Amino acid sequence: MEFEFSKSYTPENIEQKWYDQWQNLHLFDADEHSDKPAYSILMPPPNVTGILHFGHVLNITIQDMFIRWKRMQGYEVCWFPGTDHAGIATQTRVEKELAQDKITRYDLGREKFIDKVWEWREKYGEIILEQMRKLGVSPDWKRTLFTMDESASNSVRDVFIKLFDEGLIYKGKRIINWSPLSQTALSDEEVEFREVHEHFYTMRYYFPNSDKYLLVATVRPETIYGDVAVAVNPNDERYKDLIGQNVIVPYVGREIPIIADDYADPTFGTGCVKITPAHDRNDFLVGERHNLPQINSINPDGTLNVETGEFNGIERFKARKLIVEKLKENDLIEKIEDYSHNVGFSQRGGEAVEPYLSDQWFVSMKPLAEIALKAVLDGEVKFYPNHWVKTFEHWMTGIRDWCISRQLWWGHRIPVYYTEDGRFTAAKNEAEARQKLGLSDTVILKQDEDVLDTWFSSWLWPMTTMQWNSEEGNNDIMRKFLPSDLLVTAPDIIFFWVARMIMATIKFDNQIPFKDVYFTSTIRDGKGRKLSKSLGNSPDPLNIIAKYGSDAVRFTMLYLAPLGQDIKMDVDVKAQDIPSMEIGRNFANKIWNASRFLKFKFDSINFEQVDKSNGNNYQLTFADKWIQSRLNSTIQKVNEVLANYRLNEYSKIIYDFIWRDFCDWYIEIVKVQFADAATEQKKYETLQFAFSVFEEILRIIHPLMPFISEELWHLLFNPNANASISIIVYPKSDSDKISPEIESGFELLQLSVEEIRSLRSSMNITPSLSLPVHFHIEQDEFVELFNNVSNVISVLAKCSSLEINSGEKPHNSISSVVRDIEISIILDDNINLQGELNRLDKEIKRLEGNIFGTEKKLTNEKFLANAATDLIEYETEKLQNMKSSLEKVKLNYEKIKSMV
RNA sequence: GGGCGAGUAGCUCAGUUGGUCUAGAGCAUCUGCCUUACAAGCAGAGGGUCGGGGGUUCGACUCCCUCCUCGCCCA
Repeated sequence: MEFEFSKSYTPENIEQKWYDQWQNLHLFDADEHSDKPAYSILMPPPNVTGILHFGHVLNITIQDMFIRWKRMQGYEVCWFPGTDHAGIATQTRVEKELAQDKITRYDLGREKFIDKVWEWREKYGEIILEQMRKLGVSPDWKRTLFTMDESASNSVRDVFIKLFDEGLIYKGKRIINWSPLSQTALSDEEVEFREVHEHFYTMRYYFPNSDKYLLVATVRPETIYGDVAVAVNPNDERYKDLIGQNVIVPYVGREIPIIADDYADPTFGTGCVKITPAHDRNDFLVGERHNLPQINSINPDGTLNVETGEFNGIERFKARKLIVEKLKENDLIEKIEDYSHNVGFSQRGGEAVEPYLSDQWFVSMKPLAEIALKAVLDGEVKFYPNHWVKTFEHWMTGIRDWCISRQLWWGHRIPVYYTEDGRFTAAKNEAEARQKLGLSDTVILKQDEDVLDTWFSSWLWPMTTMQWNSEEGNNDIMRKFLPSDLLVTAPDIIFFWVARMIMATIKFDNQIPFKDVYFTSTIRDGKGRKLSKSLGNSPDPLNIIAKYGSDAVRFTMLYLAPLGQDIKMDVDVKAQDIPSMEIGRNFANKIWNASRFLKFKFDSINFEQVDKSNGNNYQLTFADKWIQSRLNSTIQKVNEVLANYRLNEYSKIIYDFIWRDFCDWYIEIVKVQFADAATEQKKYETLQFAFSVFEEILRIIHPLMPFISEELWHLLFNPNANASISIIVYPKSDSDKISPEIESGFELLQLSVEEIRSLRSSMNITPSLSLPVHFHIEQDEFVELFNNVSNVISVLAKCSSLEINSGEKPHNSISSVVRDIEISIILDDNINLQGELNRLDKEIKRLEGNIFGTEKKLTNEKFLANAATDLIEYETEKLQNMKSSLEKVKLNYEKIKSMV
């Protein structure tokens, strides 16, 4: 079969072809009834509104790598994909679309609006999963789950009912985080705190019928309409006598009491704090303690309400300015100072969150947190990097109840039914509710209007992806794949999601959801800023993939991603470029060309003179044994680092092995061996061995570089299109083939070649000129070694002749000593004597310095007493070596000096 | 204010229990090569004393203390 072997690797045509083929062959389908050991990963569900960003790229690459690695290792592998319904984001998206036709969701009504959202999601909801396919990922797509699917929705409902019945879900009037833009409650985790520079207003609260006043400071003067008291600390001598008296809220005119409460901090501001229970979490608690009224002065959309009279309908920040003006006009402001503090902003809408008093549903987190924390502290669930355990523990021990109700339409509607007289219960349907409440069929019930937080469905992901039915308990899928083996996710959703999945799975299925959690790096631009849509500093990954190839992107991401640290990459949004992707592209090209070399050489063989069946007599050369040893130590290391999640070491190990060992050294030597081969049969056998090494290389890289490895494997080894490298066995290390002796002998060969090249370069010898070289070697075993590889050295180091221990060293030569082996290059022309002297002088100084240091060590009795015997032996040998080398260099120096 | 992480060549980072490291790689720089797999390449070179200070040790980039700088999370 003839293949087009382009000069450089062109991924475009290859990637789609193989992806389609993998799909057609159903290579990624998992079987829960298989006898093979299971390995599974839950894909963190992206939003249906999402588009691929670099966080996904890294995340998905890592997951796919483990999935492919384990699949090749013979596990029954299942990667569960899906998307979540992203309540606020999706609803907002559809509302925006409707707004173009000047329609609001209220115009449509709840049911029709939800139909619209479903339409939207049918059309756009799987875009991100489509995009992921460009990365070559291998999940079991037929198991794709959407959090609003019927099975998942039933689980969400049942779990709510169960927790309600247990008393772990309750309804309460609380201060929650309100998003005026989306007009819904948010959980604490959906709020981001940022420092803002505002002002601190000190206002005068006059005593009735008096010109005396109390100074009270606030950053939110617009909330004065909600003031119901002023609190002072009971131990604050300044105000002790005033407790129980009334003051007048400035401009508002209402009389409110002065109360004593520890919440007032005497050292902060004036020591007096106004209490607005409907607009501040702490004030709310103060209000409860003192039985104060709760006056709400703000509308759900963030404007002030009727309570504020003339400011009714004015947006809160605008109202603040107007109210301050009024206060000033009436001389009610003592002073205004600059003030910086943290304000919460909605993660979705970006607007300042309003602490808002409303009826919401909460989950009691304490009992759930305890079991989840235990699982992590006991090491049942392991975190990589481990330091996240501390962050986790910190959050879990200080956890607050989770506000799960959202004033939205898109999502799982809260399964609570109310009677007209206000009784309620959670149930699957009205009939069940009636039964639970002991009502007759004729009683009219109303379902709660709110929906649940999206995370209330995501926390069931480990079970819902496996088609859990809470009534039936574990099914075959769960028995096979739960707990899953690995979760790969960004650390910023450790509380949102990771913690809650652990809680839910232990709570409802009595087991952990996953054994290992790998937290990925955050990806930043060259200035260290997080890549984000709002900053506009991220190129579209699809453009980058198109430009460099999927394998190159996958490789580069991993290569740049150290465990537990952020990735910094130079990005060019305008040109839609990330220049560092060249690392992966060049590497892919290197691999491509290595195989191109093998193929060309192979094609040059005259097969008429080859007996293909007679390949077992081939005697491995020194270099063959070396690459075999290197290959097996590489395989060993790769399997080890992957098992320990040292991912970027994996990329570095394969990079160094392929580029440095295989291409730079081994292929160059294969050229020599090939040229030296006496017969076509020998050529064939030489190459066969090189091919066998290369085939293992392809398997080693396949988890990270699926496309190029598949393509080359087919081009070189298996033309059957229905075969795939992705389901053949991953290399196992054969420790018998690892030989430290051969590797260190080869290192000597490398050092010698490099020394000759370096000497030539320092003499400005043109590369095309070959020169005679003499070696002077004292150790017999090295003499044998160098005799054996002299031809290789000759070619690699451009020696016109190479003699070992052949009498006197010629006069017109320059020399160098490597590990006590003296190498001389014989020059025709005059030598740059002064340059040579300088070089040798430098070498003498270096050796003397090292000898001094080592001698000091070896004459130190405490060192001899404490250091390992291996080390002492090593140092002693090194010292002898260096001393002997020094003598030789000194002799050379003297000789050159006498010539000057 | 509390917690976590980081500070090693111009840049991005390796350096696993202290000793084969008077420190490595890639990119960038400089020099020379279109050597029939690869110029997305090959060969060679320069460049850091490991944030500052102190301590433990025969020996510290590696352990301890302290200070400085930066990032993230929480309050």
